[in-house]
Amino acid sequence: MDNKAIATLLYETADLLEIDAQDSFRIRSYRNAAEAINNLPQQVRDLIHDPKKVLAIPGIGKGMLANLQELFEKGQITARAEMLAKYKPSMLELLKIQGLGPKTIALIWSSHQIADIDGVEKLAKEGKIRLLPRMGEKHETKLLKAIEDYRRISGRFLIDVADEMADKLAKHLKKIAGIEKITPAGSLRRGRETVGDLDLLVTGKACVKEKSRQNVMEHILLFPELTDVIARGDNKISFHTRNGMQVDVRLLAPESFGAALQYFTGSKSHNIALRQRALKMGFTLNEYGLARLEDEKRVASKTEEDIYAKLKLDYIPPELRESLGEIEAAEKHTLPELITEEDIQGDVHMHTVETDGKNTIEEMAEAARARGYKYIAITDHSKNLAFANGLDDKRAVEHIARIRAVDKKLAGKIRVFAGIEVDILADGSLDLADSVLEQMDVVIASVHSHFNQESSEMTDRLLKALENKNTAILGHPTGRLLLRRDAYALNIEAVLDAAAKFKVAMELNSYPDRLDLNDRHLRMAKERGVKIVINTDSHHTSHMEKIKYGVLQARRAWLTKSDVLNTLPGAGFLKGLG
DNA sequence: GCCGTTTTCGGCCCGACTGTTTTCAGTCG
Repeated sequence: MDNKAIATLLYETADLLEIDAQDSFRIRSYRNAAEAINNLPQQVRDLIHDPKKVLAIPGIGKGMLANLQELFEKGQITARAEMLAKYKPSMLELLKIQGLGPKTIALIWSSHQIADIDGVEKLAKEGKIRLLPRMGEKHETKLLKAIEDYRRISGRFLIDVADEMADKLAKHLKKIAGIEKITPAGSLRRGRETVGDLDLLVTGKACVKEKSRQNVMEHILLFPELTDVIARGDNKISFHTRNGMQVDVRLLAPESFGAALQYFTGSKSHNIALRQRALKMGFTLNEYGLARLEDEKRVASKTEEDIYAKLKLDYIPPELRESLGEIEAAEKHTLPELITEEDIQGDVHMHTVETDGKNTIEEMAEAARARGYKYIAITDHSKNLAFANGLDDKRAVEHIARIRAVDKKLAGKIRVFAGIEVDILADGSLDLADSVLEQMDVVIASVHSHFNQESSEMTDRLLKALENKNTAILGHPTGRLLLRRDAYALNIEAVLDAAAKFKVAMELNSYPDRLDLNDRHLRMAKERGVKIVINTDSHHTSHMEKIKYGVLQARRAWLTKSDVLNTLPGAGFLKGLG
């Protein structure tokens, strides 16, 4: 049982305890423990035999330790088992219905012994929900719509989809006079790999007076992507867009913009920690500002920087706000100087028309130069990827010559390195001859087939590929496709250890459905001194801008410029590859 | 259930919006 599975069990236990109306602080402690385990670099199963180490995890005490021990010994947690005897597992899914919370689920269960979506839908259609205490006709209608929405909407979106929606909405809002700033908050601003709903904060003169706020609201209703309004208040409007995304727009007076930005950027656990710190220092923090407890006088609210400064903390970049040690580091002035997009000197994973790309070598080079890059590497596919028209030994050598010719032609403008994204075959051997790979500047080895191998087999396969002296970079190391396909089974620790040993860099593939390695794995790589290369895997010149999503993940992993090889100039980069 | 620079007991983050209410509970973020 891995950490993710344990965390899921604990989250579910918390949900069930909540339906059972148990002590809210006990419930919170289950969620805190789940989160702590989710973020743990080591596996709990490797620590469980040493209770001291488990107790050292913040948020895990004697009670939770006992739960974990029971889980590993008997395969269950008593609190959870008791709840499941009393209630139904299908209630966990009911909780995902918007507007349906633990109290209502408990109410429906106690009155009708119904606990699944189909059953609740039937009750609503029969007009039986409105008869329950505190319910009514509107509740019933909303519930039916929420069930319909839930079935239609998958829930999360790739970061670029959310980013582009935020851009569109910002452009729409900029047409109104008196709007000064439009800023995405929430998980998009923190750079989470996927986004649930979009939070947009809007400020300016138009957001101060009641009348003009209403005008802004009216204008939002004209947003072409908007399909239906979920809720509309004085300062906030929530709606769905055509692709099913929920968008929350908040109108804020300029003097509290910083506080609101801080608040709505989250994460929740970061904010809780920050508010606890505020209380200890004699302040109270909410979305309107930081105020003194004794006389409620506001001491900071205009900018996030003011708020962190008043709390005696260095400014914490949004990507770090996950309650993973950033507050302690900000207190001690030891926050890392995070890598930025400007630090990236070149992109060394991209494809051309020779295989499955859409542009030529020269077009890719020109687009890279326009971005200000000093170098790129052309890394087309190898023959195992037949559907992509992958290169065999002969074509690969010919392709090198073409790349060298373009490099020569563009001398002084940009360097074009000859590379390959060579397939790692099922047995760990590489898809092209060593004599061909030796001629390449940049050899990325990637898995594109046989994803279903056992963890041990996959790990051995990757270790063998890392051992090949020509392998410089392991491409999209876990093979996941966000919202579509999980990572293949592998022992990531063993792979990273081997990468450190053989001095092979790990790719951070910036393509929004990959973002592979992820933030946690990147941090593990950094701990082992494994270098990272941030690439886009572009198949079109327009894909190069996706590098920003890779940089966001790198920042979430606390990476600095020196952790990333392609922040070096061309010669230094090649030398760093080894 | 966790935790401790006042504490091993008694705290534990905060406000908006909705629908059903005549003062508030439930849900959400």
